[in-house]
Amino acid sequence: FFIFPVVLKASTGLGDLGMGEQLHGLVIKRQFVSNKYVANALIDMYGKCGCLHDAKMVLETMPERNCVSWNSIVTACAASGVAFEALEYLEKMESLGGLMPNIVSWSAAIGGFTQTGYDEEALELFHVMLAAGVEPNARTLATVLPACARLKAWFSGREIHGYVTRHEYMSNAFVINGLLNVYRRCGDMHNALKIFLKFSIRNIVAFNTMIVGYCENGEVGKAKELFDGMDLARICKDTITWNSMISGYIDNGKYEEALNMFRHMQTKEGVEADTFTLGSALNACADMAALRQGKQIHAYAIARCLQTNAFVGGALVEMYCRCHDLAAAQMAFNGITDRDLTSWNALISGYSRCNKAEDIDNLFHKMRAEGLEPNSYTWNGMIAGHIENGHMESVLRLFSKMQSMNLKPD
RNA sequence: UCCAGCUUCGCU
Repeated sequence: FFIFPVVLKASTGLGDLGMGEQLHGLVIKRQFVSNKYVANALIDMYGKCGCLHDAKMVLETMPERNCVSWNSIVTACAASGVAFEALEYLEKMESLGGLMPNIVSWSAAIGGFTQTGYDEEALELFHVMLAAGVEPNARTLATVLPACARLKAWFSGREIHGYVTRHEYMSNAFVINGLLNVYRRCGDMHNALKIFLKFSIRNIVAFNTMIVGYCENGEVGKAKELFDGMDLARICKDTITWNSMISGYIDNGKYEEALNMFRHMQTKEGVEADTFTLGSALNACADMAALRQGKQIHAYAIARCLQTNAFVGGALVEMYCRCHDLAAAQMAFNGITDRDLTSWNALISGYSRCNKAEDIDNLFHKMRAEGLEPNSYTWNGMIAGHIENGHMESVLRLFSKMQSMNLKPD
């Protein structure tokens, strides 16, 4: 009766589907399924465990549904990645259930879109919600802001900024940092700084966002100031902080600084270089054609067993190719455990740049034999290599071959 | 009983 919802919630939290199913059986035996609270908890449990079908079954068989029942099914769809179906249930809630969607319903449906990359749809639905006279809460804002950021929807960000200013109570870290990120993605560091200074969240994520923003804006000096200022603010730098600063230096052509930072990082307690760190550091070596330093990082990668990772491996391949050491590149490639298209692309463009036309055909076929189809990067890499080596006839030949494979040039 | 992608990386 009263304890089933609570116990079901616990099994949901643990992601324990088996336990949830057992409870379902028990609930049926005792005829508690007709209880709204119990049934709603069941919908939620199935939804979160990825059993959308079972969640729907519960919804359909329960004698009467309330707002939470519909919200749970909307959430279930969103969690299963079927955003448009979530939207359908939002509509059915009103048409079939005769209930008006509340803020939870709207937020859940919007979340369905942001989680699957339908950013325009998420933002559009957010505006539909506002037009319907429903006031957003902090969670709603935290859900739409990443979509705004990716879309570089400065105006929507401004709108939410104004809203948050008028309703201070909803300015939690998720919202403020989300807003900060919208401005930084729009390249508007002026407004980003305003928010950063005005709202006193200023946690590690806020610092990291600002550092990235300044680096992208060509203001590495400002980024470094913030980086150094973190100790004073008594914020402990994490791997993301270091990675952001390192790749920021690289993007601004300051390779030496990037590698110094990488070395500095290794002396610090509590932070470990990860695949991002190594990938970035290797890119710096590739751009400088610094084979010696690249090899050092390679050794470090092996010591940490990170050379099998596709990202690090790809960066190694790239680095060796830039240094014209194809044998080493091939070895690094072979060491990648789960190679993907990008690994192949790196190797192919390397062979191409080094004028090894015969090997490319070979690689090309091996790649397809592994079930991977060339994409535009593959072709660009091959073509760019031929151009560098002055084989204009081959370029034209490749170009027509590419078109015969139904790929459009870009 | 229901709603959260806060920030960093790779192949032209």
